[in-house]
Amino acid sequence: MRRDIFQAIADPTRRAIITLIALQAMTPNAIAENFNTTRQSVSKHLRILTECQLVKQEQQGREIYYSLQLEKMKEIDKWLDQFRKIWEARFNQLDTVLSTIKKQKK
Amino acid sequence: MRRDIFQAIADPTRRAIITLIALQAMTPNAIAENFNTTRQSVSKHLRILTECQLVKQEQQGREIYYSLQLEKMKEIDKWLDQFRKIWEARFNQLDTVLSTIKKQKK
DNA sequence: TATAGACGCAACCATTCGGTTTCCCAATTT
DNA sequence: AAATTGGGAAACCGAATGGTTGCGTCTATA
Repeated sequence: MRRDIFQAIADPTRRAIITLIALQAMTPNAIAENFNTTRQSVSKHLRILTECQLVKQEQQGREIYYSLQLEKMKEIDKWLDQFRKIWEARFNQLDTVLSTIKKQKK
Repeated sequence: MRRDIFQAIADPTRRAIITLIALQAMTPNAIAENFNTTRQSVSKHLRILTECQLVKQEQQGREIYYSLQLEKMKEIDKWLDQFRKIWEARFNQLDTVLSTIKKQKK
């Protein structure tokens, strides 16, 4: 059972849940009300998100509040970094090319 | 058949392929040699990556070279932006807290 | 022109996934 | 204490996924 962030954010419902609880903790029922799906379905998604530490839970009486572990999101950012470096390098190359053309015009 | 970037990068083999062809275009056979998988399997992954425009192909004789469409990767970056904003805001809040503590110490 | 190599595509198969249903537990309410 | 409510866990099901095998096509080479 591979359970990593990339697989976690692959599902559109899970991405929506993440966005929803990014700012404030919410209960499974409250989350489910925002989509047309059942609590059980949301609960399953939350389990997957919890398993890869993208989400943390906090019991409050009989309610369980779920919130986003923002730190974990940085892992995606970190993975993107290798490509960011490439596209920045390309951009600089383009910049060089452009300034060369500029010089030639002069 | 949902076919978006997030679903595309969910598979670890596909992420590896992306990294592999980020810098230089490669043929399916060459890509397959880098993992212990078959050409057909790689071919299928490449099809998925092509379908969501993460990869482009270029025929050269009887070989087809695949390369990464870096631009498309920015969509992930763009999606991450909403969370980046939040964690930066939190960081600034922390900053405020810290400076308040500092002042109190004085 | 015949043969070999590089590929894509379709069919098939085992596994996984997302969702629903059902059941059970614990905390509130009455 | 009994009924209600929030929520997790397991069983089940249809759909999707990843991989393999086999076949057809096109290009290059002998």
